[in-house]
Amino acid sequence: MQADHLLFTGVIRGSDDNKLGNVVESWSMSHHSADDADPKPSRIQMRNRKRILEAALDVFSQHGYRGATLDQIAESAGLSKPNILYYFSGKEDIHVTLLNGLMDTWLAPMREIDPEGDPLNEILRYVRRKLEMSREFPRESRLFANEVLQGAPRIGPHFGADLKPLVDETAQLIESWSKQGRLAPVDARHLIFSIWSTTQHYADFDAQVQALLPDDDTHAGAQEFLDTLYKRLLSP
Amino acid sequence: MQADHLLFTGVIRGSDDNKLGNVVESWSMSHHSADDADPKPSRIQMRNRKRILEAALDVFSQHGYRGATLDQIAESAGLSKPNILYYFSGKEDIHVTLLNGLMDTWLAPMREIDPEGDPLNEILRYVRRKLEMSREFPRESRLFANEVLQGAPRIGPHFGADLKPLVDETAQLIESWSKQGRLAPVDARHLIFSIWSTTQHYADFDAQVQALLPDDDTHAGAQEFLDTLYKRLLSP
DNA sequence: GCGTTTTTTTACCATATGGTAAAACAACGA
DNA sequence: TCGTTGTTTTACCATATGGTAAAAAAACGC
Repeated sequence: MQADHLLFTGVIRGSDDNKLGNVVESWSMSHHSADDADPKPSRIQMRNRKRILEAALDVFSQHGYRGATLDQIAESAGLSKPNILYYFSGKEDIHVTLLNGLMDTWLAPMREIDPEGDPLNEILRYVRRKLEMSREFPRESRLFANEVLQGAPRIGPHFGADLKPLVDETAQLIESWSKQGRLAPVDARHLIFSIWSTTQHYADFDAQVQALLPDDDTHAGAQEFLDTLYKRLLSP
Repeated sequence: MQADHLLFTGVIRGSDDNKLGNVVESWSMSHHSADDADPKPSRIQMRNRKRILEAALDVFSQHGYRGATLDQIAESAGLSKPNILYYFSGKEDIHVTLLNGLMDTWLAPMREIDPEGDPLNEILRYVRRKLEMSREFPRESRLFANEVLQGAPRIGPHFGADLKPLVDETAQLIESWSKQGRLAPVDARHLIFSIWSTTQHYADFDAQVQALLPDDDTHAGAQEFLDTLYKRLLSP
């Protein structure tokens, strides 16, 4: 799977059990009475919902929830505002849909940490993937950052449901590695925070990074630095 | 100077050559013709501008620029909206004033790195101070994060003027330390980014951190982790 | 082709919001 | 105390914005 589309990958590719699939499902739910089976969304529904979410990702990630307007989203999607409200029940619905769809994808790299793999190697691979995501999907990163910055009013519930179990599990794995002496001892949760913050920094604070860095080499430099950082921290 | 008041320290404490002092000065500038000398702002002006900026810091840091409303600021400041516009020329003026006042303070810890001190010690002290600032001044951190996330539309100019020279200088210092073998070799600029991101993370992503951490020990744990992180990275 | 359903457009609305004018009021110096 | 200056309130306004109703236009099933 190429890394040039995250949020909308599966749908674009045509698979049917994925983020946008769920998204469309949830739409059906909100427009039909609960008794009839979900009629499969038409080609045109798929296309337009996709367009809207794409446009909304642009706008929300750039201006934040309140800073974004339906008109901007509509314009960017090439649809009229009422038309957008035909597909989504409101501004918040779009935002939540985006956030929900993003969650799984965002956590995927952590899920891919292999308990059977070489500890240091697994962590370094995770760091690299997270950094890659910052480069490839800065909009998603900023959407997320905006939401959490404002106190996670809309995604907060997911923290307990999806994020926490995964983090707990991963932290346990890392700490078991530490105890076995296969990693230098660290607080696994703070380690995870540091990985998130250092990698996402390059997307979320891009304006600052660009202003301070000689340019172009940004990502290569970051990659190398983070590699060194976590090698020195974690080598047993 | 204690670290329990950042942006408004001096004024609250009554000293007169500090951020808010400058803030008030800039106000005078915008309300009088340029030919007469600045009449010193009255007690009441100081007090009300202070209140407004305090309230605005609350509101802007919580909701972002566009998410914040003058009415919220007014309410929080205990003044009427038109009254607020008597002291500031508009919403943007308040925001810019806040950001400008914050800049110096935000950079202070970096300025305090002592070229004569012990390298590792100086960096660790810097990390600790930054982390402390995240704990003590989360609003300021979020205000900043919000601004940079949106592309630094209002603070961008400062990057070239204030931030870049200081970062360049500090990076040079760190790299000279590296070359002298007093620090393990690192890319100084990425090191700085990592310090910023890991420390500010605890303020900016507090909603997430709180959801994932067993609680209370948050800061002690962070402190210890970051200490370890940078010791292992930088010990020669 | 034709009736039915889905999609899109046109024309609105209510509210929120940044901002202003000018009157009322308070403080202050003479 | 009076006039002047500085401060606050009252009453507004223009625009932006999220959202709706209902007609018009496509699409679709047969």
